[in-house]
Amino acid sequence: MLRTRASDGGNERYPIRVPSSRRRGSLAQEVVDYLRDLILTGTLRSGEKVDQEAVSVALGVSRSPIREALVVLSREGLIELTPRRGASVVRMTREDIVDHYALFGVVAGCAAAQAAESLDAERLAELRSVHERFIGQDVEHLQQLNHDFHRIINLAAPRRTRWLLGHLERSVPANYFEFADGWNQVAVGHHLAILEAIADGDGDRARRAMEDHLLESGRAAAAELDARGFFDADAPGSR
Amino acid sequence: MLRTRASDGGNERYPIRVPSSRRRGSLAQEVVDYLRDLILTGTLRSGEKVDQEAVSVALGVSRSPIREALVVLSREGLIELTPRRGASVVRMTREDIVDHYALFGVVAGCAAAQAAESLDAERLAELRSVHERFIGQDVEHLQQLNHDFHRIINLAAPRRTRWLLGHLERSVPANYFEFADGWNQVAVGHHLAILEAIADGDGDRARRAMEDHLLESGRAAAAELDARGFFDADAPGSR
DNA sequence: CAAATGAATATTGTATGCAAAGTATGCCGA
DNA sequence: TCGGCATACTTTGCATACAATATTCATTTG
Repeated sequence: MLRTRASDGGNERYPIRVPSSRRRGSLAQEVVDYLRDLILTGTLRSGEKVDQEAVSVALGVSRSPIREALVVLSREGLIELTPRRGASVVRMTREDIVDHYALFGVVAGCAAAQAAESLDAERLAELRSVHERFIGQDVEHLQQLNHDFHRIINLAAPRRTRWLLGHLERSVPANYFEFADGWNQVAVGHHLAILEAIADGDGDRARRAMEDHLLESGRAAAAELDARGFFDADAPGSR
Repeated sequence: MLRTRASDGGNERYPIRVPSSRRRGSLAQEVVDYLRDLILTGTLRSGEKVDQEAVSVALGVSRSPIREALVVLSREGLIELTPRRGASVVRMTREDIVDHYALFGVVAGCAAAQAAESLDAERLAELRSVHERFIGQDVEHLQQLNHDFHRIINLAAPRRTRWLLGHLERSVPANYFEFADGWNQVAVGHHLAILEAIADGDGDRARRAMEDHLLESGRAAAAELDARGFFDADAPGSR
């Protein structure tokens, strides 16, 4: 989906992307996905400036959809928008990551607590099924299964909670690297604890299990990002 | 600040606003504030369509900043943006309001817990001072004081938490009506409980007190909005 | 008479143009 | 050599223009 122009002088900061033949939503939405990828994978470094014109050239679209995309990303907390000075990638620290996951945890904990109280047998079976398929999968499938696992739980939460969880899920370099290393082993254990608490109808335990799970996930993600040099070594100025 | 064109045929759906002489930020930001007001006060009804051209005429600006404003509001959960169909005010239910405040509560609870553990004497005195000035104030000042009270607590929280609290604070018809009726009496009691828990350095109690406070606030806000007919009587279709 | 079809209209999404604010460059004086 | 200042260039923000999709409304047809 992303065709990186390997090296043509290094002047181009942004990988070229061929426009997807069937346009799903709006152009702006595609730009959001494109830029989010660049940020979350670390292609665009922390604090780096985002040049509207350059992105517009790289994607072959005008600046209008790009400006709208930047607004979206700024609201997700990935981009900082300063009135007449433009956009730059937010400087995210280890503390931010850990903090973000902790928040994710308390909100997802609410969902888990409600799931424990209201999940019907069918959904519970689904949850079990997803959980059991977890063992011995490759990373890509793990991400999907992980997503499914949490989605089933979140469905038990009221609308506004689901909305917030959706936001929290997207705005952090999370899923990209969460399952590196042997994290899936640990995650499976966490998931089991959550699953059992829900099955027992024990809301408080489910909440705590979920909070712990995401707190730990946060630490793991922070460590992984650190190892990959995601956090800026304070060298790169904004330009 | 808002000059409503009293009645000139009723064709105008959007109050005219005279452009503030000194422009603070961007035009888009002003449009955000303008539209948010209209939504949160109920001038724009739940589910109602938002016409870009009409807003652009009412404010005397082009559609570019208006589109960006709509993106912001959609991210705040106040506006629903459908790709080729435009924007409409989100249909907010009582459950959404209560849910939103509950979430607000657990996040603010985290901040309160951290405040209990890390607030220095100076800040604590400030908090006390704000609390004591609460009694016998008119509604406008109450809102300011309430805001100050929570802001001092939130300052103890890490960056990402503060960021999320800022978002949660703005995206609900909250502060507008929270202090109607005799709610301030109740709120003062809640604040006292929070304050004492923080002063005692009891994080868990502070968290619970804050959660309770906002849960109750949510109920009160929902009731008040209900009384004002904020929730659509299901009559008005989106167009 | 209702449903369906098509043209006319309205509204959105994207591109382009232009003025103002910001940034970099080079010159001059200390 | 370094700092201040004027100038040229760049980039942003907003306005306008145009193209594509959605919506409306009149007309037709079963």
